[in-house]
Amino acid sequence: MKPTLQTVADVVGVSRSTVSNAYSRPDQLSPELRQKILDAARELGYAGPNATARSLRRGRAGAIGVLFTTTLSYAFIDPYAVRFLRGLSEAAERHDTGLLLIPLSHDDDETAAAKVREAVVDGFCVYCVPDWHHSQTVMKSIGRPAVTTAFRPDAYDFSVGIDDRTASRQAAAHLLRLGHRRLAVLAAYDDVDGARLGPIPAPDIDKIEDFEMRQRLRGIRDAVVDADLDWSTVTVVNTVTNSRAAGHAAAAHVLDTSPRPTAVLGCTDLVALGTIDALRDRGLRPGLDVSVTGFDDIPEAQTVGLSTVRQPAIDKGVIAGELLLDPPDDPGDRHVLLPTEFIVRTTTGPAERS
Amino acid sequence: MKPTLQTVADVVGVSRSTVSNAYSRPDQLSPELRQKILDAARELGYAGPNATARSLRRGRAGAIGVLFTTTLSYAFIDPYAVRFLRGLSEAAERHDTGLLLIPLSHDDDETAAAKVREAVVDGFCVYCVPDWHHSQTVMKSIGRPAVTTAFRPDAYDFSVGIDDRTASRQAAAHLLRLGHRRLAVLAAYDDVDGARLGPIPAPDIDKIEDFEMRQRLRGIRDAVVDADLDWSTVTVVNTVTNSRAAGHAAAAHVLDTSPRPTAVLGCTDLVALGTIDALRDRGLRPGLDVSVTGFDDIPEAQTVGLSTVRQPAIDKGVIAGELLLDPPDDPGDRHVLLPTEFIVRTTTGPAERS
DNA sequence: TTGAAAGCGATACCAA
DNA sequence: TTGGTATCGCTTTCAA
Repeated sequence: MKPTLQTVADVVGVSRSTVSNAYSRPDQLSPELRQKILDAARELGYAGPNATARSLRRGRAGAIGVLFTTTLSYAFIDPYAVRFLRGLSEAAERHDTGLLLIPLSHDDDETAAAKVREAVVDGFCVYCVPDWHHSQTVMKSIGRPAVTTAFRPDAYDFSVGIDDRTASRQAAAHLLRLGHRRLAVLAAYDDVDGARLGPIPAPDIDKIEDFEMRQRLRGIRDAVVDADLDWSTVTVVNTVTNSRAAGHAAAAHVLDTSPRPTAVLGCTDLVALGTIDALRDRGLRPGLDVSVTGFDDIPEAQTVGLSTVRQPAIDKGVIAGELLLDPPDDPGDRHVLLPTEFIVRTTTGPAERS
Repeated sequence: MKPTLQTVADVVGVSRSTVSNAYSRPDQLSPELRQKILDAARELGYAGPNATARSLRRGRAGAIGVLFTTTLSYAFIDPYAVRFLRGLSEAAERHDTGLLLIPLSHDDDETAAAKVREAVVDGFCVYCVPDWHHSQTVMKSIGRPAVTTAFRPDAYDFSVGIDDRTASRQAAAHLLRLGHRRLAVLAAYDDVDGARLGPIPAPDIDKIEDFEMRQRLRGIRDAVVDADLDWSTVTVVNTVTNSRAAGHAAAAHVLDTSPRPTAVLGCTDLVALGTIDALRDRGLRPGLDVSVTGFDDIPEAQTVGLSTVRQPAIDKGVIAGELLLDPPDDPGDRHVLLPTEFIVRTTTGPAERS
């Protein structure tokens, strides 16, 4: 029989409340009594209040659930994701809260729903989950607060994001200004129908279900249209997976078509880095023979000299956490738009040279 | 007022048990009644049983706590850690269990203890926590099962690990067989006293509190002694942080001493890769001018051609999870020793050339 | 197939 | 400062 608060109370000859206070509110009883209780507890093998029971009574789980549809590996292999989580965990830590990872990869609706419903958490952070995902319906019905990592006042209680569309428009405009006219785009998303690697018909980008990817592609299109270039001349390829290797493969495909594009826009830094790998394979020099841009500004981008859109990943995490754990009074503050900046480094150059 | 099981029961005119069954044991009531209950619940905005209450009643939290003393970033920036966690999450998923991250970095004893005590979990996975850490005392007193990621029948209920000592001995023996006599070792550990970057006096390695690092260094010493080399001629430097950058810095220090070592043993792949970065800075060729070995065999090691000790990271995670969630009946199976293999690639070569 | 009653283990309020 | 009591929301025998 495992010892409980009651056990200790009986042994010491005090009430449960007093034992409880000994643990949770030391100032509510004399140090001597407290010590006596703690000693007795130790002797009985009582390890302190049961966490679950305390959660129930207090109405606080002490954790926030992080929902994502990628596998655990993918979630953490992306340096951008890691930085975001770092920010999130910083905020969580400040509020004595843990992070419960809830991977929803390859789950059917039932399973996903169960995972969300059975999560002992005070709120959710929707990290990488499309709107249509069944988990979202369930999550919303649970009535716990949820924050998502894109600017989505339309669909979530709280949200923090950047203006993906404008940011990627800037990247594209930069290349167009340099005179590039043969552009290729590498997107990375995984839709409900199982998007495949390969060219995406130009008009289809509006149907992409991944909010961020859709916006980034639209931004590129905006710039292309601004520059009086025909959007259908732009090759858009989906790498499906957001990884350097997937970017490498997709870029290989794109670079071997003729005429070769003079610039490749990566929708994430990882696929842009993969593109640079593919260039190197072919003896092509980034920024001279072919220009490359990325998105995120992960640490490796700096090492490589990748021209890219910088977004504040850690801040995004911190803010997501704070929104959830210390909600602002003013409803107007519940959705945060963070600034981005296009960083010109060495992987972009004039088109003449290409 | 949030709706509860009772609310729904009252509205439908049945008892709480029946509503509970509607959710948790559909076979216990007629489909019609179940549907009626579910409909009423939806209408009332009742989202299904409260997870915490259910946990309390069932005596199952549905999560395992992952304890580590590094920061969240470091925990996930190491590809080895990511692979381990991938395995762990695979096992967890099989048992409908989540992963609660519990970072114990820069916490005082009180805080660490509180985090452990308040974690709503069914068991703990001690990922990167030294024996002396206060959290361990608390954890053990809680009475929930714990698994650690080293072969430690002496100190934990369950454990899974490799023979670090023998494995690193093999790496060192390989170099010695190639004729290397001026060796440097890069360790990466963070002791209670705050180990600093810099040379470690030779006899001190037995005092290192990080179990794995201690064993790896001992293994190297074993090989050195076997080869009739004086252990005190070997320079051991601690990078403190296990990262490529820290390895880079420490290696720079080591490579700029004269006479320069002809071989550098990295105690992890990350610091070994950092060493290769440092070699490149100096125009030195790995495997020709200076030999380098690593430990872990992370994916990047293969790309770079690093000679290293391969250990089954994912399997380690899977087994850790299974030990916790589906404990073997036979006590003899509670501690698992996994095989390792020394992989010779291109970063090691004969000493003559150095 | 359904319901009544007894907890799971703790906390919080209020009274002493 | 300490104790009594109600309650957090659900599951689970057991009986009807």
